[in-house]
Amino acid sequence: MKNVIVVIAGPTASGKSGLALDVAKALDGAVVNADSMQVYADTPLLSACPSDDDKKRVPHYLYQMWPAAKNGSVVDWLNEAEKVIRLLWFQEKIPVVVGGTGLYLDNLINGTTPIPETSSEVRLKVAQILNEKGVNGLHQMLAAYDEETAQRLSPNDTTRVRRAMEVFYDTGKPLSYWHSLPKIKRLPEARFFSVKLVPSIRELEENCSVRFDKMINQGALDEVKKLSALHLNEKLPAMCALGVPELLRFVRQEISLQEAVALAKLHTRQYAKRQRTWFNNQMLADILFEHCYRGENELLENLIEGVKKLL
RNA sequence: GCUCGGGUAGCUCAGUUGGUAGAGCAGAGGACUGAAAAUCCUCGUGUCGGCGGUUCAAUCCCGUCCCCGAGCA
Repeated sequence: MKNVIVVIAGPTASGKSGLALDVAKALDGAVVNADSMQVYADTPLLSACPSDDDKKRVPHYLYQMWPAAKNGSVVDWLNEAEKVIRLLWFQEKIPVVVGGTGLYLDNLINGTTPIPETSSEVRLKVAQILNEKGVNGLHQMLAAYDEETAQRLSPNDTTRVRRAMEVFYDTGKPLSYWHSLPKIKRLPEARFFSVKLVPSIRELEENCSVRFDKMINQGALDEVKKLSALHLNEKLPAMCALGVPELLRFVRQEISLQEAVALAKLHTRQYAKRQRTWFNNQMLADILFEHCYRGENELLENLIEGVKKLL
């Protein structure tokens, strides 16, 4: 529908799923997930996926699409997102992309650096070096091949140092070279209208706490027990979903349920804060709303009006 | 009541053979290019339990009192 995409960004427990639902209903659209945890099938409760009821009211895409055993990435998500959005455009429905994973939204809107996919051999090799020499050792090696990136990164930043090294081994060119290339947009014709919800940390904290208690009452423990029975690598993204490691510790009788809940709430709050920082500073939006969405008509109307101008 | 441990940052604790103290966690802010609910960076003055004493100087030694824990009665 004239290549319009609505984007709703915000920290966890800010009410963005509810807003997406309302917007999609009002505009005859469909909700598309941009959350790095809700893509996994095995933790719908703990990752706060929309309810079956919500899914009946409006079409929802890219929720619970991968097994917990998969190690998904931004690009994997982009591949799926591109397909769904094109399909929705074809069906003359407006995609309402909603999520808390700033990186995913950023790649969708601003594009991705065209780095070839790294081979599993290379990833294994780098993992081995990491094991033997530690992050600092790996960082030292990186400095020899890609000084610019090594300078930029902390020698303790495991995720990024590893990635930079993988790219160098695989492509023979430093990551800084790839970053100097123009980004490629999946949907160059897209016209975005975006909202970001950035409530105060106090407001979010309260919501996180209430929501986690609800998750426990709705069977979060069973969800974690089933996940645990799969005997997956604990570094897999789905195994790191907030609440999973904490409840797992309770299941193994390392801590009490009360402690597990307190820890999960704490970590959720800290995560919400990191998201707030991202959305505040890394993402531009057409509308900024500084509270949690609880069905405010004004926000909804502004959003719909803004989108309609693009149609 | 007696004996032994402890009382140091919001919490858990290090430490100073006497020159007024520092880690982890929490908290605040920030970064963020293929694991992002990940990963990382910066930020530490607190009557060192109270009061006395010794000393040029005490959080540290001595006395005494208060509080917590364990044991003995």
